[in-house]
Formats: sequence, structure tokens, C-alpha cells
Amino acid sequence: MKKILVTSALPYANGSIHLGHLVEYIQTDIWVRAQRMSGHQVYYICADDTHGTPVMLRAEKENMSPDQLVSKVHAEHSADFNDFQVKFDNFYSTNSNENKLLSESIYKTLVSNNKIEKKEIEQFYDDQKNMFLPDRFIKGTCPKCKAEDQYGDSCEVCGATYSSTDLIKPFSVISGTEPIRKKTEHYFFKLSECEDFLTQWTQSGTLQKEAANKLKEWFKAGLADWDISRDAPYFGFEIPDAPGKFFYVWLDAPIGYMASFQNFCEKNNINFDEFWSKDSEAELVHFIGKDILYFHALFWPATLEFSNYRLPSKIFAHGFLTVNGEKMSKSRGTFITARSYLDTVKDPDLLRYYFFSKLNDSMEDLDLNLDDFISKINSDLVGKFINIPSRTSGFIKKYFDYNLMTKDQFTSDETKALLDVILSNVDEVKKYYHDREFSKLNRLIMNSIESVNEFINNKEPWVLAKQDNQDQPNSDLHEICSAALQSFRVISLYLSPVLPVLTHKISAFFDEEFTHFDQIHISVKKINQYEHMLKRVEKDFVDQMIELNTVKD
RNA sequence: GGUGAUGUAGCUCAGCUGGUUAGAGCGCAGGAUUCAUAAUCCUGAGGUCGAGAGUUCAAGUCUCUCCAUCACCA
Repeated sequence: MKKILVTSALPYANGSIHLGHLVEYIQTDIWVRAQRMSGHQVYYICADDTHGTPVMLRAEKENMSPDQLVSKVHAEHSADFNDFQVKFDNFYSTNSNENKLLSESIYKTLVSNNKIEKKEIEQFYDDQKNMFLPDRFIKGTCPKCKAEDQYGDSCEVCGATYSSTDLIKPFSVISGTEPIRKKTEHYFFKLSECEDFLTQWTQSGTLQKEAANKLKEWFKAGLADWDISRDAPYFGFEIPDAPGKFFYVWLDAPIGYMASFQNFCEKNNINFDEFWSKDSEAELVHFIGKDILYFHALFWPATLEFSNYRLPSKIFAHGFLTVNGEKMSKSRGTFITARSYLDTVKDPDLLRYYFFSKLNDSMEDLDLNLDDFISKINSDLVGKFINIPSRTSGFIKKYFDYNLMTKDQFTSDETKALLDVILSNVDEVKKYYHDREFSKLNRLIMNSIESVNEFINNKEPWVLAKQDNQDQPNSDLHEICSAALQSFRVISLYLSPVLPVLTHKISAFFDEEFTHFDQIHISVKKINQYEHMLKRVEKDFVDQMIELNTVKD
């Protein structure tokens, strides 16, 4: 039994959860459930990422304090995750006392290890608002193509990148006034000194190959020191012994993983150090989007290494979600919020299954094709999978009073073979789950499902039912329908990490609970009355969902 | 602009270190069947593997050029 601490990236407390976020949470949740079903002890930890300028300004705009905004968003996020069956052991906040103390203590250790230095830099400053401006809060005319209203770091029209100081006619997004240049003292993490350590660590197998390659580019360019401070006003933690200076949000965000876990440990009497001390034997696994690879594969391990904590065991980066082959877009209605899906399509298992059927261990983007979604669900889950009990349980009820034959009672070689093949897949199933090769696993499982339907077609139980003596226990009819249902049960166990809602109903149909893959080795003796467990997806619901998300320009 | 990826049937995707007539699911056409939520099963049509050149006895699989799409640039 392994001990594993798993995290998903912290959602920013500035907006709603959308389907792009859910690719990650669903992938992680499936992985966590599968590891538990394989017998490992797993803690799944997350938190809202609360600090930074965007949250501060958004709160101001909504006439509330940052704390109020943060708790409002936290409630929304919690409900979204819960309704998608993403079950964290702890969903906390980076704006917590635990996080403050940990951030301060890590910072102090970095200082004592001589990894922090002060430098004076020059930044844009909004004179009216009395604050320094991050790049994305400065707009102006592109120095290259002269397109107006472009951000301070790159031009969306011609694609040029430049420094905000190159902008023609720069203005502050907040006040609209022209920013002035002002000197300020900032704190830097000396990342350039960590190059040897990081070069080695990033090529050590913790990362996917593609991710490691991607990082080589950055090493080639040379690592620059990392600015970890921001000037007041800033929503965040004040740096010890540095009045008016705050930790940059990306310093305390990953520490939020630790803080959330610490909070969980205190509530549940778990040993925090067993998971975070330098000599920890537990695994630490981070699921992230490829956009934040830089932070998790460079800053974060460097921070941990030089503040005397353990390092991540694995970092799993995934790609982005596209919808109908294109980037998600508010005007096309494909910036789909989690809530709008729950309000229209409703069943979380369907999206979970769709993502499952397409996910793998690469950083490639994943496309949600809505027509494909509808046909995949209706064909795979309704037409083939749930059709198995639907087409066989009637015979068991009518002729055998809900009693099933168990595996050791089967007499036909064909019947035994049907179930044996499916049972023999268990190691492959576990391996595919572990390796995050979900689409390959999906194909394996669908093959099993098709083999059961094929078996039923060939055996024609509806023909047998009209013959004499087939209503006797252990008849061919009894054996065929029992084999189909025993097979269905095993397949359901395999799918239970993906389809928690549906397989919960299925386990109740068999009068049990699915908690461990080892349960495949027993046969059940009875079923309950079969009721429809899954509805087809109607295109209307998907259309409504798009309508809900369509923002008119 | 720099760097990295991707481009395989109408759609979504498999194709490991190069090796027999390029695969799956959906969709489509035809057939079988009626137990089942118009579900299931069988058969079939559909691809000069982005374009061009090269290496090789042999390339979707290696090399180069070009085109298109996407991401990242702290």
C-alpha cells in the first residue's frame, strides 16, 4: 500500500469554474479514485488561490472586501466540484492562517540559505490609483503594427511581444491615466543559482518527457531570478520585516497545497511531516495544466529544496480544452461554466466519461466536440453498457426470482470464457489507470462491453425462454443471463472511478458497495429490481447549455 | 519574432524501436434480430497517412524544405 498525496492546481478565486478547469479536476479525481480502488491510501487536496491584484480589484468593483469575495467564490467553487463528484479530502483557501505561517517560515529559511536578495527595479505606476501596475493592467498602442488597445506584454493583432515600456501611448487599465515610471525595491529568489539542481531534477523522471523537453528550452535561455514581492496595495501576505511589501501570489499559491493539507491533518489527526519532511516516503503528485508548468517544475521544487522540504514525486501536466475544435470563446458560447452544464445536461458522469474516453498522459489539447459527446454517451453508455442489465435482468426476475448463478456454477466453456477474459483484464485496467492512459483503458473496457452484447445476441435468451424447462434454476437461460450480469458487474467495478453516480446505482442493484477492484473476484447471488439508471443526452440540452453561455458582444 | 508541438477515413482518435493488402469508435449503406431506453449483432463503402524532395531492399513511421493549426515566451 502506497501513501499518496495528490493535488490539483488551485483555481483562482476570481471567476467561475468552467469545463476547461474540469478536465484537470475530473482527470485527477478519476486517478485518485482508481488508486484507492487499487488499495492505496490517497489524500486529495486542493484550495482556492486567492491572492493578487485581480482579486483585489474585482472585490473593489463588486463593493466588497477581498475576504468577502473570496468566501463567496469559495462557496461557488465547492458546490461546483461537489456536484461534479470531484471529492477533495480538503478544499481550503490560500488566504488562511496556516498558509501565512508556512509562507513566512519558508521565506525565512530561504533568506537564511542566502537565496533571497533585494534589487531596485523600475515599474509603471498609476499615479491616480497610487499603485504599481502589472503588465496586464497596462494597455497601449502596439509599437510594431500600431494596433490600439493592446496589452503591455504582447499584441493580439500581430503577435509581437515586447516590454510594456515599448508601448506607444500607454495607459492604466484601472484609471485610464498615463502611468509614470517609478523605482521600487523588490525581493528576488535567486533562481539563477539553482540551475544545476533544477537541470538535474527536471530530467530525473518526475516530469513527462515532453514537459522535460519544454523545460530544456528555458534552461537554454538561462534562468533569471524570480521577483517574489509586490508593492502595497496588494491582497496577500506581508513579507516579514518588509513593511509595504507583499509575497507575489505565485509564491504562496503552491505553499497552499501544504497549508490545505496541514489544515486537513489537524482536523483528522494525521502526521503532516510524514508527507512533507525531506525524508518522506509518501508520494507527492501534482496535476497541473501545461500553462503553469514553469511554476511547478522550476519555482516550486527550488522553493522546496532550499527550504528543506521534500520534492514532488510526479508532476502530471495536461493540455487545454477546446470546444468543437476551437479555443473556448464567450461569444460562441463555448466558454461553458460548470454550473451551466449542471443546469442543462445535469449528469456529471457523462462529461466525466467523455473526458475519460479522450484523456491520455500527454500535454496535448483535448477537444470537446459536442456532437461527438452526444453520440459517444448515447452509444457507449446507454446503447451498449447499461443495455446489458436492461436486456437481461427481466429474465432473471421473471423466471429465477432475482437469483443469479455464480461463476463457480457455470458449466459452459463459453460462459466461463466470457467472464474469465473480462476478469483477466484487471491488471491492465489498474496499469492504465495508474499511467493515466484513460483513452486506451476506455477502448479495452468498451471491447469487453461489446463482447457481452455479442454473447447475448449469439445465445438468444429470448428464444430459450420459450423452450421447455428453461425456467428451472441453472438452465442455459439462467446461466447466460447470469454470465452477462456478472460480467456487467465486473465492468462496472472497472468503471467506478469514472462514473461514480451511475456505478453507485449499479452497486445498489447488486446490493453492495464498490470500494476495491478486488471485489471482481467474488460473484453476487442476487439482483434487485432493475430501473432505468441512465438517460440519453438530448441535443436540446446541449443547445440550451451553449445558449446560457453565449455572451453577446 | 523565438521555441516547442501537431497535421492519419465525414467526425473523434490508435498506430512501439521503419517491414505483409493502414486500424478503432461514431456517422453512413445493406442485412439479421426483437430481450432491451428506435437499444443490439453482422457485412460493407470511405484514406495517394498536410505538400514536395531525400535516405533505404522497404517510410504513416527517419532527414530536409514548404504549407496549415496550436501552445509557451517567466
